[in-house]
Amino acid sequence: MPINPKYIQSLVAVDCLIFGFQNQTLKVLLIKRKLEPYQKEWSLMGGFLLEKESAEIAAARVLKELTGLTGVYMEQIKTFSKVDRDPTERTISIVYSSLININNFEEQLNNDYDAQWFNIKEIPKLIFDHEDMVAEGRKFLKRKAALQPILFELLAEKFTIPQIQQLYEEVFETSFDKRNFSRKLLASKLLNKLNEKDKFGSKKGAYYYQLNTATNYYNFNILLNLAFS
Amino acid sequence: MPINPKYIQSLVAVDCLIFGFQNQTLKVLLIKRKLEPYQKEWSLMGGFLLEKESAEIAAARVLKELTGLTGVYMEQIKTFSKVDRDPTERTISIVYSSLININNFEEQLNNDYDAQWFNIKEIPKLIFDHEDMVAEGRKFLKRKAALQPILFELLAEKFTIPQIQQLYEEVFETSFDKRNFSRKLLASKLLNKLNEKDKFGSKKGAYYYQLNTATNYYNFNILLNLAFS
DNA sequence: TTTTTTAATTGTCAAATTAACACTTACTTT
DNA sequence: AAAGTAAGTGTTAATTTGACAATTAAAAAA
Repeated sequence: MPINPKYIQSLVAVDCLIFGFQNQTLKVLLIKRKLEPYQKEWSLMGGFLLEKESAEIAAARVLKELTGLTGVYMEQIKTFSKVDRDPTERTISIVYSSLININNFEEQLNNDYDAQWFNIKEIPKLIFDHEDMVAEGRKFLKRKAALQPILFELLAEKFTIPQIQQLYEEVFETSFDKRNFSRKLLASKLLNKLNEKDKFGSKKGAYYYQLNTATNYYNFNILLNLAFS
Repeated sequence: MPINPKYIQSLVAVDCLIFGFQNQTLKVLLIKRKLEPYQKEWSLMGGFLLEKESAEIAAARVLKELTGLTGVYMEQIKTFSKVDRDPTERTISIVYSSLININNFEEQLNNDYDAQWFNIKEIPKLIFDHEDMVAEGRKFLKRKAALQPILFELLAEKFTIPQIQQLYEEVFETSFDKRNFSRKLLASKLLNKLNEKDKFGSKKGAYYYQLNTATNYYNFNILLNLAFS
């Protein structure tokens, strides 16, 4: 089929919304542009599709370039296509979200980029429609986390119940009764208790748990009531 | 920013996944291509982005062209970008799903297209990756319908409880106890009972209900357990 | 008119889940 | 040895669920 000239040819970008969790805070990884236009402004890490790339592949490439990470959790969030979203060029952008464990991989951050973790509640002004992207990503996280155990991607392999609770409280922007929270979490049969304690958080120490990958999380449903609040 | 030639310029399409409900069956609207290549094969109704269109606008345009409808429920589902998904041309496609009331608008169908409603369980072979699109749309419908009262978009303004139940059973591919179903549905306070019966379905007749748009469906959560089964 | 037929409507109860609530424990620091 | 701190745990009432079947309204048939 010949290309009808009235149909646009567009650049296709992917932008990566990378979530992390550190110091009891949900964080997003942003980079500072080094080139004009919009030099020194913050944005999500992105890139354009190459000839033989699907968006999934491109997003994985961009993520790897910035963080060195491969094989991490990544999901398509939404595509942004407003005509003037990029004032310099007609571009549509497909946003992917990744959940990574900050602690393991912070060293691998590519220093070619001025990358920095921002608390989700202290996101600076971003270029284009990237703030909308962050907002969509947060909604996605709430919806998904209420019904599937994805937040564990943000934690180290060993984690404590209080840590998970803080993470959930960050994501859902609320607080939970710790007795009810741990009861519900443990009821999922998804966690294995280890015979080892984390002594960083308290004097008493909190037992470590591990995700039980054997269990299928068929009946994982934490906090449904909050998924769409 | 000058366009770096290694970055692709792609055609950007939208495809519309249009759901309807008739004769107790969930249906999808497909069209038969009139042009080569893939002449006479079935596909979703789609179109390319024009110069001054966002994907949302383009999808609304495509929907209107086929069905005559404007202002109907429409939501972005997913973007498809496999390199060879369209063998003739590099194209990415953003899929939107609409829920429409078949009965009201069937006459408005544009006959320039060979459009036909197919039972969701009897979808023919489709071009490109359109079968994947339908599959994604079904998943979306399950997830969303479990937590938000969107399925009413598929029904006429007045509807009966048995009708809604059949619709939910179609969407979730299962059956429900009618006592429990109506109890849960009515508990949402989302329905107003009318003083009028539908006599088509049975001798006794079933009372009509209307959606109570005033109520905010904060606590609508039918069938959670099935949302991800 | 009476009887039959068909689908709509409605209720109960036991079991499971939730939400609300506070004390004890383990360990470190003073 | 005492004080301090966060982890861990249990109970109860209220609500929600899931499983189950009899009654009702109207049309159709006898």
